[in-house]
Amino acid sequence: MSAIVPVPLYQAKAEFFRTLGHPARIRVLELLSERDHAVHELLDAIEIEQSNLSQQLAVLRRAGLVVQRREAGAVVYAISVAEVRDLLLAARAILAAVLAGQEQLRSELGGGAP
Amino acid sequence: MSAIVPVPLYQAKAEFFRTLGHPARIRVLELLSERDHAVHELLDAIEIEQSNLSQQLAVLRRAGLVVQRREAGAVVYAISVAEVRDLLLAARAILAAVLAGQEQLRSELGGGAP
DNA sequence: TTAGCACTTGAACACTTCTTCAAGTAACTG
DNA sequence: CAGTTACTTGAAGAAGTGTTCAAGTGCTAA
Repeated sequence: MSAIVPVPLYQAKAEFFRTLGHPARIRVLELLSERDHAVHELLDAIEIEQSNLSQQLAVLRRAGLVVQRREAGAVVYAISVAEVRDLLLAARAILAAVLAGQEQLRSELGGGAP
Repeated sequence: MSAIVPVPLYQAKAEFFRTLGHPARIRVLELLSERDHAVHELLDAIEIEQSNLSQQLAVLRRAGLVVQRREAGAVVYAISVAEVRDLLLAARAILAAVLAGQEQLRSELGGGAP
C-alpha cells in the first residue's frame, strides 16, 4: 500500500479526462466497449489515417485504459477497465441533459419566434 | 425535436471531456457538487489566482455545466446538471481501477526482486 | 531468407489551451 | 457620488496537443 501520491489527485483526474478528450479516442473506447477489435477493424470504423489511429491507441495504452494483444497476425485491442462503460454512459447522460438545457434556454431566449 | 445534429456526437463528447480536463475545473465541480459556493469560497479552497479562476469558471459556464447567480454582493456558482456527480464518481472508480492495475503490473514486472 | 502485410514510432509544424497582466464592470458602503 | 470590494474580460506569450510523413519493427508466408 503506497502512502505517497506522486501526482496530486486532481491533476490525475484532469489528465484522465484529457485522455478522453479526442473524438477518435472516444470512438475507439465505444467500439471496444462493445467487443474487442483488431486495429484494422477500428480503422474501417473510424475515419482516420492508420498512423494517426496508432498514435491515439498509444495514448489510450499509456493511460492504461486499453490493452493490446497479438492474435493471428493482427493486433487486437481490448478495454482494460470495465468501468469505462459506466463512465461513457454517465457522460452520455450529462451531455443529453446539457444539450436539453441549452435547447430550453435557447427557446426561452428566442421567445417562441425568431 | 431536432433532426440535425450540428456537431458530430463524438466531437461533442470529446469537447465535453476536454472541459473536465483541468485540475482547477475538476476541483470546482467537486466543490460545487457538495454545495453551492461563492467565488471567494472557491478561491479560498483552490490555489489559483482570481483571474485564472474566473477564466476556468467561464469555461465551465460556456460548457453549460455550472450556473452563476448574485447573492448579497457575491457571485455564487452552482452545478447545473445533477448528473455531474455521477460522472465524477464513475471517473473516480476508473481511476482507482487503473491505478490499481498499474500497481499490479509494476509489481509483476518487478517480479519481487530487481 | 526474402517479401509483404500490419502496425508503431519519431519528428516537425500547425493549432489549441493556459497563465498572467492590465483594464473593465457591477453592486454595495459611507 | 466617490470609493471599495468582488469578480470578469481581453490579449499576449508560453506550454501543450494533434496531424502527418517517413522510417522502423515484427509476424507470416512463400
